[in-house]
Amino acid sequence: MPIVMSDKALVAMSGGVDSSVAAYLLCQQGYDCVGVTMKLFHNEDAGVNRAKSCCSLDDVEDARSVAHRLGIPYYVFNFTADFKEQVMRRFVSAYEHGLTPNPCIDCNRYLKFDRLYHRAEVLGCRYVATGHYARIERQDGRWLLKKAADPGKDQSYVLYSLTQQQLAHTLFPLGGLNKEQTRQIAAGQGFYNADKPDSQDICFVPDGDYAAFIRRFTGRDYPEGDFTDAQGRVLGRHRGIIGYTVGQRKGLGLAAGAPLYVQAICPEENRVVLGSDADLYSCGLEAEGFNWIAFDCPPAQLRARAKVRYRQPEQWATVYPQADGRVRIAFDQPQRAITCGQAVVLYDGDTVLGGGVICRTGDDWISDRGEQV
RNA sequence: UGGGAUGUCGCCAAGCGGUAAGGCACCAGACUUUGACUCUGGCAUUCGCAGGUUCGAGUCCUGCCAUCCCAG
Repeated sequence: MPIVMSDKALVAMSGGVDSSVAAYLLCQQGYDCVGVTMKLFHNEDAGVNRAKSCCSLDDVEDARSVAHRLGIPYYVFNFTADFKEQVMRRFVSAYEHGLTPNPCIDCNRYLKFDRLYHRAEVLGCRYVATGHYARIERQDGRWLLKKAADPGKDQSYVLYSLTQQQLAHTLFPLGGLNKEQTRQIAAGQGFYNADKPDSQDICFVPDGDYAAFIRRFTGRDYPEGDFTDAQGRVLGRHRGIIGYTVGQRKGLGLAAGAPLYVQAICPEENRVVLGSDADLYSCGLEAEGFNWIAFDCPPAQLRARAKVRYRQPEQWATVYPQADGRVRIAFDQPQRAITCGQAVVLYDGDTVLGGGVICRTGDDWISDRGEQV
């Protein structure tokens, strides 16, 4: 697509290498860039100071420094209220309901590609750009979301919620690069965040203790309860339902002959069901809030490859879109620990077909034709 | 109180005179822009206690203690 000099892009700059290089590349390509850092939370709220988190004060300074170097305007937007409502609260609520959320996806959906979009419009920017590793292509009048060139860094999974409208106004300058190239560009430009370690963990829970975060956030007490097996026999005591997720092994504190894993979480009974690794596998799932990117109206049935968590090789499955907008998926091979609250994203080769949130798992309810039995 | 059995890491558990396996749990690190999973490393100078036999004892002997089972 030809680049018009007047094209103005709002670049979300976290202070890390990726978004810094993204900003640099867009400047090189002739975009009229505006650098922006979203202030998403107060470090005190996260209970830990900066270190590895994004959006800390230090990170703001890093971003500001890069923007200054590029000679582009730079602003900090205070999105703490929205982040608290749209990301933190959803995160907490999910755990309270026995689900396992992916806050990065919510942050993309509600903050970067919604809240930030509106700000971009106000500032007269045609595009919002981020340092995500993914690609956007136009094909037959449709915007397609595709995997990054670097399969090891591909982030298309966390972007499945993007609509045609959003894709039309989004730029991912790093989509064709691998991480090494990004760092080299950063080093070549003298960005001193060139060697900054990749971010990891949940940004607002930098110490990894998300259960402690939830307790702090809500001020609630999450009472102890029973660990049971699938038959309901009591195996021990759990320390509050929010501390567990399906498939989890560590932290149960129970010594059986073989390792035990969380099988299911029953919030209404304040019970956590445990089982063996083999008990974790199933073929079916149902997803809600599905967003189709590759087509307006999906076919009645399709074959695709699907991911059930961020870092998972895609798995072949048959997909059955439902009349109510939900989508049922039957995998060819049993998948380990399909978890409610996590996202399932469908691929056709490098193209993201769409994705949604898993709301039901197990394979005893789904027939060969995707019908409920 | 008789009869029997057992006491080895937080839990389970090898060991049958030659210088403490393993599993689970736990801890640390790696991996990872979600939670998990996974991987790597660590984890009993000591075998209920006290004596004794022996070149050498968790392993044999004696006593004590504790627990469990069966009797009545």
